[in-house]
Amino acid sequence: MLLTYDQILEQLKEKGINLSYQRLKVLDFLYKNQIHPTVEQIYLGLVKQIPTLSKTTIYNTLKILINAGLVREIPFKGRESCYDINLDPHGHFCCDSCNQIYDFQIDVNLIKSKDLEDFKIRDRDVYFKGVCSRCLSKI
Amino acid sequence: MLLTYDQILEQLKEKGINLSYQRLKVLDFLYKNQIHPTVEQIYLGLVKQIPTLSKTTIYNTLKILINAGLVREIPFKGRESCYDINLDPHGHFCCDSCNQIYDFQIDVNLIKSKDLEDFKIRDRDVYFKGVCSRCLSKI
DNA sequence: TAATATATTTGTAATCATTACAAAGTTAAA
DNA sequence: TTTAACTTTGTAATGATTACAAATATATTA
Repeated sequence: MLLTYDQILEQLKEKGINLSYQRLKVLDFLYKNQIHPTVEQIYLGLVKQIPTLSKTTIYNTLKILINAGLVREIPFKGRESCYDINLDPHGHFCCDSCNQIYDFQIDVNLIKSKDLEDFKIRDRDVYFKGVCSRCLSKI
Repeated sequence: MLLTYDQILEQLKEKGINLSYQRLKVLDFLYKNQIHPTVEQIYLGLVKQIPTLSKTTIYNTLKILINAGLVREIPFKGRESCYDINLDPHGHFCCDSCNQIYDFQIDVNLIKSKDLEDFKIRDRDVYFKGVCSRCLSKI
């Protein structure tokens, strides 16, 4: 379910979301830099091309993309939120040491609990913390 | 692994953590009100007994208890953090409508991913969002 | 017990990511 | 071309949390 760029554009069109130059560039950045960038990183990555760019625009664009269901926010506690255009169900791991966020494959839809039988579940987030293999091997 | 009150006190003693009157009252409140209270709720619940109580003290106490591994922070995005003295592995569900947080039974230790084989996992958090059964039935 | 050191609490101020807002700029429609 | 609708931008506000230092309480030592 990792959409191609064209599929993303198509979905936005379907939902009646206009893509201004700035919005297109933000989308582009997310698509080409699938490293869970922060608003700051997106800003720094684009401000050379768009010198007038404002962070408010990035926040605004991200909100639109999130509401359209095309981007997911990763709000690890104690750090800026990161943004993920990969909508495959998966978990996120944040390394205590290098602070990097890793995707890990897991089908969150398989997580069932009797306690939620009569609940309507909209979002399933799995956040792990610890030390990544790279940092472990450095010790 | 839901500790009794005495077991909690014992663990704190073992770890050399003093329990002042304020800290004891915060611990008490968490133990008696297992509703995932916020700092605000803890404050309002205790300020009548301890008129000089400061929120800083509550934050400070919670940090101590978290570091001692006796309390868990539940940082749902877009709302104050909640605090949970129930250390049984379980997930948390936040209702979009009534904003209440529900525990649900799930053994988070069973969530395995090949991608994390060489990672050291310290914390496993499962956060679901949606609408709870009570709010669904109100519609 | 008194004196001293240590720990804790408290209130205020600072922090910082995010949001609110309104003016300026852009694009589309009539 | 005029008007309306949308988008961007910069600044100011927000609000939970943290930093900090003075005040208070507790423990230790002589």
